[in-house]
Amino acid sequence: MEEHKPTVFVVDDDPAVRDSLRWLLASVDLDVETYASAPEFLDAYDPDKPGCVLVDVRMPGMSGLELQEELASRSTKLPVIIITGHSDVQMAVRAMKGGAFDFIEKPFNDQALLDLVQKALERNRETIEAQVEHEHIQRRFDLLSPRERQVLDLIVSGEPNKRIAFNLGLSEKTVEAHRARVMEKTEAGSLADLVKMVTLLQQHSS
Amino acid sequence: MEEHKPTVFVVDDDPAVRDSLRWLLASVDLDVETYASAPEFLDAYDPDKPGCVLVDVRMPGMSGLELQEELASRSTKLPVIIITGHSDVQMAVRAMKGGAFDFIEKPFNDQALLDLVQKALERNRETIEAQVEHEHIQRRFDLLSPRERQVLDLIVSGEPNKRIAFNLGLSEKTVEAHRARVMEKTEAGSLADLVKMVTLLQQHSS
DNA sequence: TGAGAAATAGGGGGAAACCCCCAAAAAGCT
DNA sequence: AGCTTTTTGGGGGTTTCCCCCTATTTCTCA
Repeated sequence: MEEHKPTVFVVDDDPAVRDSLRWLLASVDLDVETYASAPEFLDAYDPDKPGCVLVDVRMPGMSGLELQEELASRSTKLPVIIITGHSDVQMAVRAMKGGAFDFIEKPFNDQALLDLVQKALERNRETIEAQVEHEHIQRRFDLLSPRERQVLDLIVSGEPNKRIAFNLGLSEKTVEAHRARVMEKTEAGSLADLVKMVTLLQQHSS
Repeated sequence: MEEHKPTVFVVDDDPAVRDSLRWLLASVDLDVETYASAPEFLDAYDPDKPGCVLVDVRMPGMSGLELQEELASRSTKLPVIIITGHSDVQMAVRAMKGGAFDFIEKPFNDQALLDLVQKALERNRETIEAQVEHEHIQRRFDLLSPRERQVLDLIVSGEPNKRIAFNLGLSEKTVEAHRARVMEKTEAGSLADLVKMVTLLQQHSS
């Protein structure tokens, strides 16, 4: 069972900042979890939880940037808002290039931060929605046997059964059987469906 | 005929900066064009020319940010490198969100800038390559008549001719004729091909 | 070692798609 | 008005696909 209520994960080594952010976010009825360091958060985080991250760039040990890059490498779709105390253009650019959702300077306007968090949560909802659809399809394609995968590739590349059979050194009948099983396992209602699902999967695999 | 040699478009109101950048870029055998203001560049720029833009954020009239946003709205695929004299995180974030290729602070290391320019030009090459492929396909789909487009939509959504005919109030024979013309005009070698081309076009239309 | 799945292959038949031919009404464009 | 394109429809045949059934060999896993 997945959670539906999003959580704002606050990561900052300064207890005063954590408390103040917790209070601010809770004031608009948001769930908040605070962590004193990036590794502490990474340890506790369940990848299925929706939400967004609010993290300070400058922290002892792992910086906010490194946390953001670590989350990205784990293909976590959690939007990361990075907060900085001192103007550092280099860091801002690096963070944005690394896919950070935003990069804001202290002191920030409370309402502006809340708006930003809402946008991040909205983005996260959309991402998760797409992800769920993607996983449903992937799960069905995972059911395919190696041979069925080979046949699938040739089907999607537009080959007729006759040439698929020749290509794989099989009889047309066998290809027909594989093809039928591919359509059944992937729950494709038509060839067009099948091709669309495959291209969708290819998009997010690269 | 398209140009193959890329050009670096330098946009800066300071003649000394223009000259120094021109000299630097020319020293590695790059073509350079300089402009004293954003509108001046926009006026002179031919959208088919490959290259990248080097622009200062702070200029009288139109800023580097505005230039970058204007280029983006024209669906110009020219990578924009924005140069700033003073640290401004807000601007850096806005630029990166707006799709700037990079945002660097003065004074910059000459070699670092040259490397950056080369990366931007490489990105531009890739973008143009994809764009050209896309346009070739688009041009073929533009040949379709309204009726053929309707039939195409239903084909791609997986409907068999029988239901397409019923759906559009036509005989199966007519649908067959339209379908054949769709395959011919789009130069699709198979249904799989057709679906792939349509999904590719849909990707870049949204 | 035995059950089940995967891979192989066939028969037969029906549905769908694809291929050529044709033709005529309707709409658009000089 | 005359020409072109579009849209419409058909005849007839070939190819491909899809679905029912059976059957053997191989492989894996419990």
